Amino acid sequence: MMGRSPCCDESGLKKGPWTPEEDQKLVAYIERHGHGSWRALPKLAGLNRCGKSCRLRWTNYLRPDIKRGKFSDDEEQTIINLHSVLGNKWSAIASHLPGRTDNEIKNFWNTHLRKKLLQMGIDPVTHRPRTDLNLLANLPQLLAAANLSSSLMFNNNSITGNINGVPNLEDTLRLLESDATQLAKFHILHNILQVLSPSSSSNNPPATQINSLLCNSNMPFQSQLNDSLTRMASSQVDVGLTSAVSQFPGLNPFISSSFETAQHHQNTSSSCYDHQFKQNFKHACQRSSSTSNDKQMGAEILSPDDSLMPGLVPASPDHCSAHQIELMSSNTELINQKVDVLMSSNPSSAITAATPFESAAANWTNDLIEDDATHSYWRDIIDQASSPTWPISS
DNA sequence: AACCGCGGCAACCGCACAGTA
DNA sequence: ATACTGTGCGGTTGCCGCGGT
Repeated sequence: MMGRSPCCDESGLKKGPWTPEEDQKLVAYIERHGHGSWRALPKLAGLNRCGKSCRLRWTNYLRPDIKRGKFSDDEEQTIINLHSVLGNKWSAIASHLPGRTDNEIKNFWNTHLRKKLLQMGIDPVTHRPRTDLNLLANLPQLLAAANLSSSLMFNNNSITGNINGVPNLEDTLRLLESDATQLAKFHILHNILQVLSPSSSSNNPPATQINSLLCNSNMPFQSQLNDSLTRMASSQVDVGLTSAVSQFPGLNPFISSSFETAQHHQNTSSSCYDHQFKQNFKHACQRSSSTSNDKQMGAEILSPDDSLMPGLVPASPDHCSAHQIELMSSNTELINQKVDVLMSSNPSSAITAATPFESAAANWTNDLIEDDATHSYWRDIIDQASSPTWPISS
């Protein structure tokens, strides 16, 4: 494209803050004639401004449908949800918040929400739990910060429910997200234990401890995950699950066990969709445990014996190696594709279609604090892990 | 009272892209 | 095909008010 001079380069045009008189002129003109050509507008309206400045002033401040004032909790949660899906697409986010401008949302994010997420131990760029040591240092604050919101995901009313009793794509994604919340908890727990571990030997006792914890029937989210898998097995839509499984190859033993339970609950179903679903699931489990790529990932990101856990996520992409970034991207690519399909077929569904792991990063602290049993469970884990005798003591 | 640092926010800058002559 | 315009967008800047010293 040919270069072109900035619209405000012309000498004599005013820049900077708008006066009430200028605002009045602009509003009066647009109310009478519409804005028409922004370039021609300033002259016609008697303003010594460039057209671009007039357009910005109108769209960001003077437009009559602008909603001013503090962002509500709902708006705040919606912004976080959408940002986890859309990133810094402020105009796209603004399109879901009537009366709010992209500029306003951008400022709100940069000055408030970003800091809030950081305080919660969530990376505002990746929406994943941070793994730096500050997370552990601030654990009490982290638990308190979980009161920030009751539910960061799927509180939007765009979830449309089932059709003829069959879960739709959005509901299925919601289930997937719920499970990913649990996975995120494992992830954080694993990270905590890794850091607290007195040794980093190849035997990696904390990981072994997690293995036994995951097999403990008293573990709070074991039953929840079983429930979710049961519901998913009854779904006629195989969406995202194979992606989820391939995203966390080390979870095979755990998920397979859950799936057996789910299968048991569903043994009366004979739908061909169920059959296909289960075939896909098992195939995904087999594939994810056998591909060389996953083994490579295990070698590079996971420590030798902790293949049960997904790879750790650095606090920010800035701190990743290029290869790690590539792996992280490829791990979420499949689910992102599902989200893209949803968004293109129904833009409003984007609100509910965050990638499971990303949204889980925001969700896990809430779940952590909401359920007393789970809360005390985690406190026990943390206390135990903080013990000087950990991991030897039971 | 004066100074300083900081946060919030409006406004600006420059690039990208679609449309049009 | 090319040159140009109009508009949208994300990143950045700089002003202003406020609180602390």
